[in-house]
Amino acid sequence: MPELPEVETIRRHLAPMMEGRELARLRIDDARWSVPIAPEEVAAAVEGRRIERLGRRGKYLELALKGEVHLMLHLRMTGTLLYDPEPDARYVRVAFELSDGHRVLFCDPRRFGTGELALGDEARDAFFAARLGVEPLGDEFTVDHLRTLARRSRAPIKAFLLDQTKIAGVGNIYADEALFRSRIHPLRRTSTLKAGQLEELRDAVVATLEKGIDHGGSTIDDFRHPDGISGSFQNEFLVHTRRGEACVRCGGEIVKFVAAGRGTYACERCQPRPRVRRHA
DNA sequence: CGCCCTGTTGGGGA
DNA sequence: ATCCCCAACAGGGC
Repeated sequence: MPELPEVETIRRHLAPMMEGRELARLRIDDARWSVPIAPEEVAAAVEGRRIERLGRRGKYLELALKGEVHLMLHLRMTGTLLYDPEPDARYVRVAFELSDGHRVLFCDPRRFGTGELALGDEARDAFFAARLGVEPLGDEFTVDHLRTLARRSRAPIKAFLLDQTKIAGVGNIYADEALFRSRIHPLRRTSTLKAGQLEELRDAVVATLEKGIDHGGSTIDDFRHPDGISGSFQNEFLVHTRRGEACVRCGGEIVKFVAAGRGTYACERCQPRPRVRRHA
């Protein structure tokens, strides 16, 4: 279930176990794992290097190695990182063997996860710059910034929130939650939102992501079992996956529809549907 | 048992 | 700029 809060939770948990160690060996069992560069090349570039930092940018994890060698990992839908899991762990795609004898396994049933190499800080910055916009939990995510972005977007607000080149890290679930909190319908045209609504939306995005991180940090205690992370936030969602249930705010019925090509949940009493429909 | 649909993501082509 | 489809697999409904 990796969205930004889950990725951040994983990062916080693994950083103390990985930073300062040497990446003794990298075993890639999935030829498709690293798309632009051959797996052997990736392994050759990282093996034997000290892990200086495990960072995060949007939904990417960044393994910063000595000598400005960077490995950017993306867990996509079903990927996860397990620390010293049981020997029967399934769907192991990549194994990071550390100099202290411990192992971190990248497990991913659907094989959507990716790993990419960047040689030099500049190459890493370029990689992120091409894909990611403002960091939602950083100081730059201001109402002014959001207003500037929103002014020139004719897309539905849900598509806007999911566009990683605008805001980095908001996924399908948190987009629904943030829109519900700010009482904005997912199909509202972004450029028509009022200043006050954008302000509420900004605060809602930050609040939902932070809540997810807080909740993850306090409930996840098993990083050896693939189920250690799943289900933790499920009961905290106010709208997502709650089709047919009563809105916690007004008692109206939560409905499901498609927006931005994704399953979308909303209370159309709290979040009034725009009159003019877009997209056929 | 099998078929069909859905899905936490993002890239590429139309 | 935007939309649709796809990657590969599990799980649920029928």
